[in-house]
Parts: sequence; structure tokens; C-alpha cells
Amino acid sequence: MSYTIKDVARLADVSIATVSRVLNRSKPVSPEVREKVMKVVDELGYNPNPVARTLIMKESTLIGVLIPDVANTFISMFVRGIEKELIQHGYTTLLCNTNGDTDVELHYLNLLRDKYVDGVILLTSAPKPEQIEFFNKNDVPVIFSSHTDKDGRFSSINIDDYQATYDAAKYLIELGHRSIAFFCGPMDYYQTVRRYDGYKQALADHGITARPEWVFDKDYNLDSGYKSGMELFARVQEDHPTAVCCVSDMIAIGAIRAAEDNGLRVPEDVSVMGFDDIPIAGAYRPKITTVRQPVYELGSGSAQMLLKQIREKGTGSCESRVLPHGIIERESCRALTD
Amino acid sequence: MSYTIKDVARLADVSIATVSRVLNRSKPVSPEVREKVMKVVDELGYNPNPVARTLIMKESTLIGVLIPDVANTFISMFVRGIEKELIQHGYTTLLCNTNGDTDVELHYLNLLRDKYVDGVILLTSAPKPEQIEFFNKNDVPVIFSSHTDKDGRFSSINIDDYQATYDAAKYLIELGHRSIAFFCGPMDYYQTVRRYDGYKQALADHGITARPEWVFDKDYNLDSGYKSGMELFARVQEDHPTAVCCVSDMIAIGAIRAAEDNGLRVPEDVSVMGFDDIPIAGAYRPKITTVRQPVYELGSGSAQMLLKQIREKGTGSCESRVLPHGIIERESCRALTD
DNA sequence: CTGTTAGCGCATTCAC
DNA sequence: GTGAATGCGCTAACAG
Repeated sequence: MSYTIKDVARLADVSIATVSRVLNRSKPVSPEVREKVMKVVDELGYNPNPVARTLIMKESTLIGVLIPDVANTFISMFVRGIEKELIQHGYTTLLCNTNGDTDVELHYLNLLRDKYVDGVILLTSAPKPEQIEFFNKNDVPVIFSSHTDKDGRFSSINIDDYQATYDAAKYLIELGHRSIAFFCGPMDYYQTVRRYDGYKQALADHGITARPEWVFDKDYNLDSGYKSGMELFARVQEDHPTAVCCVSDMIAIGAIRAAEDNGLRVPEDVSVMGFDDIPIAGAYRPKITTVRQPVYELGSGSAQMLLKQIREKGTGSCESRVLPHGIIERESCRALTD
Repeated sequence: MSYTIKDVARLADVSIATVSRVLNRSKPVSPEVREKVMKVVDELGYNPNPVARTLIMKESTLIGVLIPDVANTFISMFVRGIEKELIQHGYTTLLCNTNGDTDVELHYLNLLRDKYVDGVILLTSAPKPEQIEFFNKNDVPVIFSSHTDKDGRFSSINIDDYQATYDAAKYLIELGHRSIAFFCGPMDYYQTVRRYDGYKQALADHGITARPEWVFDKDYNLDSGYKSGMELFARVQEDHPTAVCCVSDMIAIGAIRAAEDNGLRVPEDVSVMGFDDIPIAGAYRPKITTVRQPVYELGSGSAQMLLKQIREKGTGSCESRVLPHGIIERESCRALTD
């Protein structure tokens, strides 16, 4: 059993209000009394019950983090960035895996609000209607990560998805490729749409018409990349693209394996471009050329922005940060010289 | 602003006590009244404030999960297993990255207790003295994962670390290898010690003397594996081991890269054995032969055991589960034929 | 500056 | 069966 504020008050021979005051510096207290109280606090190793505090203050030093799936390296690194930043400011991370499911997200959002979380970080691509409604009526600080909000209704932090994919495709094109497949995520993710747009625009800007049968929208994981690759390389054995542009490194690895299983060498026969730059990208064989996302900065940046928003609560100011991406040239893409 | 129990009571024209009773089924309530109350509850979409509830009940439907680092694939998969199981039972996951630091762990433990978490899952190898003291005086249900407790003081779930490494080394030996390096984690982890013991014993049982200069105790990540590999292969260019036994797949990948950077081919010149069997192990080139851990089962199993313990609180029963491991033969190890 | 009191939202004892 | 009153541990008026 822990001590309560009453124990401290009794032992220090003051009222509980005074104890509360010295602990929260909410009202001036005479040095002598403060000294006396602190002494008892230290001796007892007393610390205020955060639950009771939450009940009154409607603050919990808890931050909800909604993500599709921790068991995805990019995401777990992102979470790491968040957590590291939060803990330094005395906040604790409430982790919620949503699988990208809107109902699950909404369920968690309600749960988190009921637990009086001080804020929420959402990795869910675009704000969905249900979420907009939720945040409109609930007024809990939120950062949308991996999303850039044009409308400025919500704060967000992200790279420029459109530009990043544009750059990736352009890189491939400048290497001489003209038939480029696209392995992306589910098309109902706004992020996917943005990236797809970037890819298409890069092709268009170079006079290349995109071939719909060469875009595969599955998941972000290795398996999806492999499956897409098997479909692509199996069905167009003689007429396959010379490059594939992927929206995650794990997809790229799956694609490479699929190519190899179809007798194609990477990068000799087909170039494969990754995305994210997770640690394995630089250690795979071939080392994967990829679009780097500053994942830790994205994570810690989300946390910082959220904390700032919590501090400035009420002003309702919105901020939108776009972090730089970059092409990391390695071995999985080669120049076409014919 | 959400509704409170008072709103429901007023609208249903009953006392708050009655509302509480129908919601918690704690005392019999007449069918008519129950009906009446439930109608209002549904209309309002009322749900009880979990914080107020926690303050009284000393229960939070929160589970603390202490891990060294989410940004490690094995661990994030483990967390995924936990979270999936917990959410099905209405619990939420409080994630804490400790870096394996004892002070941080203890800090979190206190924080979690103050938040009235219903239980804790610890991924910290052996119970440390500070932790034993904590759980002795605090009586919060706990599961030690990645640890098997001989003394039966705490519940635990794990594979047999000793046997798993023994099997890995034995596998290498039976392939004809007699000079086998060992890339392990920090020696102050009990898990490392157990695994090291298994490795040594396997060698000993086959008449091989372990060479201390061939064991490298760093971290579980790719970088550590690479560094260990560079040290090993650089300094013993002519006298290098024919195999290296690693305690994680990421270490194995690092080791492979280091070997290759020193002009050694895997598995032709040196065999490398992984551990964990994370997704990349089967997709790397060469595909990594490894010791499989049933990571999701470890995660969901931890959660199940903890939930059971919470249900049976007071009986103070301890349970120790050991899940099976297995050798997954792939391409990174070859038989020595000379 | 300090103490007394009310109340956050709920579960629960005690009367009826 | 049901309602009134008490208190979980704390903060924030309100007095003095």
C-alpha cells in the first residue's frame, strides 16, 4: 500500500491543501513549511496518485499512438522515436495496433479519450471522415503522421509522398528505364494514392504511359512484394518491365526474391527500388537502392509537435511539417545501356 | 463532454446506485428497472469513466509491457502477439522501452504500479534483484518472458535457451565444423549466459575446446554482428573459424556481410547460423539457417498467462511454460567435406 | 500564506 | 430490490 496525501499532511502537520501546493507549486508556500513537507515526502518516498489526479485534471500524461502494425520495421522504428521523445517529457505511450481498420481506430480513439490521454498520434494516412468527426467533437490534440494536410485542419508531419515517389521513378527513368512497374500499398490509403500520383506523373513528364497491369496494390510487407513479383514476372516472362518501384524496402526484398525465383538477376535483368531505408536495406544482397525516410525524426517530430500542441492547448493552432527524403543509391538498380 | 452516471440516473429516474448495479451486475435488479436503465444507456451511448472506476477498483484494464527496444523485429513481433491477445480481452498495452537498463525498468515499474496496471509483462531475461524486491512488496501480476525461472518465484514463458543454442552448435558440429565462433548478446543478460552455456556444452560434448577469442558479446542488432564479424575475420585472416553461431538473425546478417567484406563467401567459406527466424531470415541471400522461436506464441502466451494470473489473483500460483524451438535448415550453413 | 470544504465519476455499504 | 450516503486520492475554490 502506498502513502496518500493525507499521510504526508499528518506527518508534516499541515493540511492536505498545503501538501498539494508545495508539490504543484500552484500557490506560494512559506519556505519553512515547504521544507517541512518535502522532508516528509522524501522520507516516505511519496508520489501523488496519478489516477486521482487524472480524475480532476483531465490529464493523464498518457499519449495514444495508433498504428497499423508494430511488427513492421518502419513502424516500430517510428514508434521508438516517439517513445524516446515522450518519456523524456514524462509521458507514457499507449500503443494501439489498428491494422488500418477504421472501426478499430475509432474504437481506440473513444477508449483513449475515456482514459483522458493528453494527445494522440495517428499513423493512418489521411484523416478519415469518422476521425474528423471524432476530433471535431472531442478536442483532443492530435498529430497525423505520414500525412500532409492541405486543408490545415489538423497538424501533420510527413515526408512529401508525392515528390518522393516522383523522385524514385525519375531516378529509374534517368537510369534509362522506360518500363517500370509499381508495387504499392492498398489503394484506399491516401498515402498510396499520393505515391501512385507521383509515380504516374514522373512517367508522364518523361513521355511514358503507365501500364495499369504493372501496378500491384497489396500490403507493405515482404510477402506482398513476393506475390506481386511472382504475378508480374510469371505472366510476362518475355515482356517484363526492366525496373520496379516499390513503396517499402520489404516489398522490394520480396520483389527481388520473386525476380530471382523466375531466373531474373537483380540488378542485371531488373532493377528494384525500395522505400523507407530500414536497416536491412543497406545489408541485403544486393544492397537496396531506396528512398530514405527520416523515420526517427518523423517519430520524435510527431511527439514534439504533439507536446507543443498540448502546451498551447486552446489556441487551436495547426502546424504542418514536411521532412526531407532522399535517394540512397546502392546496388539494386543499374543504368540501362543499350 | 461525456455523460456521467448521474445523467443516466436522472433520465432513467433511478438512483446512481441502481445504474451501477445494472452495469456491473453486482446486485440483483428488477427486469423492468434494468430495461429502463439500459434504454437510457443506449440512447446516450453512455460508458462509465474508466479513470473514476480505476480509482475505486484499483484496476485499469491496462497492461504494462517492458521491453529493451521495439525497433528490433523479434521484439516488435513479440509485442504484436501480446497486443493482439490483450485487446481481445479488453486490455490496453502500455509500452515501455527500457534499453535493458535496470534503473529505467524500475522507474517504469513504479510508474505502472501508480497507474494501477493490472499486470506486467517483462522481457528482461532474468528477474533482477531490484525487480524481485519490487514484485515482492507490490503484488502486481507479472510474467517474465524470455526467461525460465527455475526457482518458481515468478511465472515465465520462454524457449529453452540453453538447449536451443546447444542444438544450434550441435547442428554445426554434425555438419563437420570444429572451429565455431559465437556471436552473442551482452554477458550481463542471463539469457546470454544460458545460451553461452549451451554453446560451450555442445562443443565440450564433442571434444572441442571453446576458444574465448572467438566469442563476441555485443548487441542483438545488425551492426553488432557486422562489427564482431569484422574483428573476427580481419584479425584471423588465415586462421578463421569455419562457422559462426549467432544469437539473432540480425547478428547473422551482419556477420555474413562482414565475412563477404573480407572476401569470404557464405556458406562456401564460412557457415553462419541465425536465431529467431524473423521474416527476413527466409528472404535473405543466402537464406539463413536459423533456430526458430515461436515468437507470436511467446507473445500471446505471455498475455494469456498474465490474464489467467489476474483472474486467479490471490492464489499466488506460478506457472512456467517452455515453448518448443526448432532448427530451420536453409542455405547459410553447409557441410564440411574434406 | 494556510486550512476547510467541495467535488471529479463511480462502486459500495448501509438502511429501508 | 432500491436509494442515500460515504469515500477512492487528489485539486481548487473559498475563507480566514
